Amino acid sequence: MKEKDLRRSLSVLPIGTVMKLTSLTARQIRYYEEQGLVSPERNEGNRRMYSLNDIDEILEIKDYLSEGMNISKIKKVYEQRKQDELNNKDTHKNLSDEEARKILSDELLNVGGLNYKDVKGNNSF
DNA sequence: GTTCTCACA
DNA sequence: TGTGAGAA
Repeated sequence: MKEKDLRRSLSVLPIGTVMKLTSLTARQIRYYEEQGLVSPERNEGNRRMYSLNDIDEILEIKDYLSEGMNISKIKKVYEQRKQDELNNKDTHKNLSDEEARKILSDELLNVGGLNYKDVKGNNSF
């Protein structure tokens, strides 16, 4: 059903609503946008208008953040996720939601693994 | 009243 | 990230 998909992609929520829905401050929400994590539309008054998809996006970001991830990490994962979606369309055509989530968490672990750094027993100096 | 941008502690 | 100023 594309209609629902379309509706949930309609940006009609002002930042105030997003604040309540996500329990975040306007500052944070705007900051996430600055980092390219969300892409709200702008109305004629230059006001940010978020879609339900954006809410979901922000909610996830918030979740990852509380799991100890940095904005930079999440940023990377999200950018990669978008590219993966493109790849999936080209190769598998369609993927189950379950599989998509697996891939996402896989990427999450991947980026999270970068946290360990590669300084095991060999120092650079 | 709400949101925007920019700047600073 | 928080907060305040000044404008829309």
